[in-house]
Amino acid sequence: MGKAEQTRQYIIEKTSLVFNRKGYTGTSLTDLTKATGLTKGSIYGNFQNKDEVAIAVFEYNLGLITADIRKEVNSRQSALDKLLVYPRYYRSIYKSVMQRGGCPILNTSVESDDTHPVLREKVSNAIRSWKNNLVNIINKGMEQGEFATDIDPGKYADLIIGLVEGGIMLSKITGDPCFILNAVEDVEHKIETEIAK
Amino acid sequence: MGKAEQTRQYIIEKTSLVFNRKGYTGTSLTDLTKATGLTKGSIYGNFQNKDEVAIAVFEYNLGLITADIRKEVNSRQSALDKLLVYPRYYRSIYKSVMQRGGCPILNTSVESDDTHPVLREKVSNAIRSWKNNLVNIINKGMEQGEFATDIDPGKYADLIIGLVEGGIMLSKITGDPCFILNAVEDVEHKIETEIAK
DNA sequence: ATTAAAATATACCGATCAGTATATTTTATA
DNA sequence: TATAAAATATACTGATCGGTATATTTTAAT
Repeated sequence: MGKAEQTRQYIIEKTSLVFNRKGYTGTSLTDLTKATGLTKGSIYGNFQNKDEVAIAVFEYNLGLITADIRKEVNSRQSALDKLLVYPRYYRSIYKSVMQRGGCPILNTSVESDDTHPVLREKVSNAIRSWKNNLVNIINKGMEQGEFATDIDPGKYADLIIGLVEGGIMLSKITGDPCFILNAVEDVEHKIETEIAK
Repeated sequence: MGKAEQTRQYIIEKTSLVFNRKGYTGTSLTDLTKATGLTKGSIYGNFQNKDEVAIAVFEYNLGLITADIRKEVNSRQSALDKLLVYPRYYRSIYKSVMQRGGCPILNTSVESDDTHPVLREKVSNAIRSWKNNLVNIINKGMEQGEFATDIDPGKYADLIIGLVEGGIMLSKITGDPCFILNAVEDVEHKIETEIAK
């Protein structure tokens, strides 16, 4: 990694928190210089514009979560254990997610859906990918005889993602963990009593 | 209603859409003049600052939904029918919610949670009030012998709200109704098979 | 119809916005 | 160590930001 690529990565990491907290529109170039200790010129030497930083930061923030989950999922053998990674992962990290400004998928989604086509597409793809991962695990579990075969994998994928994101949003704004905790509990319950047979 | 109060209401109504779509930070005074056809001076003759417009608009957008729901709930007798209003209402209006920029609770929550204490408190109160309404209906249903008595009303209130909000967010960003439709279906299923006995 | 008051418009303010041209410093190579 | 190149900093641009002082218009009461 050359110096330029190093600085680029440094800017992404140092500004990822403020972008996730204040949003794309709410984060100014001055915020970026304060978060990095660098000057405007230096930031624009490594990125074409603020948009490019925001997009790179979203991908970084997204990657932090997905890399963790993928690792956990890959370390399990059974489809049941792979599926249970999701509620358990979010139960274990929701506090740090809150401190970092909430789920980047949720935050970027709400901000960009009517205003920023590029980010909207990236968020949409991230959700599609998340859903695909869940559907694939459920399908595998059905093939392997672990799961009931009369269920709709896509439906359960939608519910798992929705419960997690809804729970994060509600607990973040109210400061009350009950929403995310009840959400992940319901996800676990669904997996164990409706999906697994 | 005097002329001033009339204009104030006119400004709120005409700017409610752009605020819900572009957010508080993303909406400029110029946006407000364009949406109303009024000038800056006129807007500032009716509001102290942009903040005051944003807060009034949030309360307006929130009121549009809550008034509808309250009316529907009040028109039903049984606790079961009152509870079923929520999934059915959101199934019937999700398209227009999307066109109007999504759920104002969700949008305002995500934007304000780390940046705008006044709006954060208002959103938090709206969610608390929503939860209270659900809990009260469930408690009433338990007292009246309509519902199972070994359930946790707060837990189900959390799940209902989380499923609705999560579903709206996912369907809004992806453009795919499946998320909100599966969410409200699950809410209905929960009410009919876990809450009602 | 006159007039006082209220509402709205005009024209401006300083501050901050994203972005850039250029100067300086740092880095890597010879 | 000298030098070219790359990275960073300085200093600035025009545009837009939220907000305001004041002029004009509209409204309502006499």
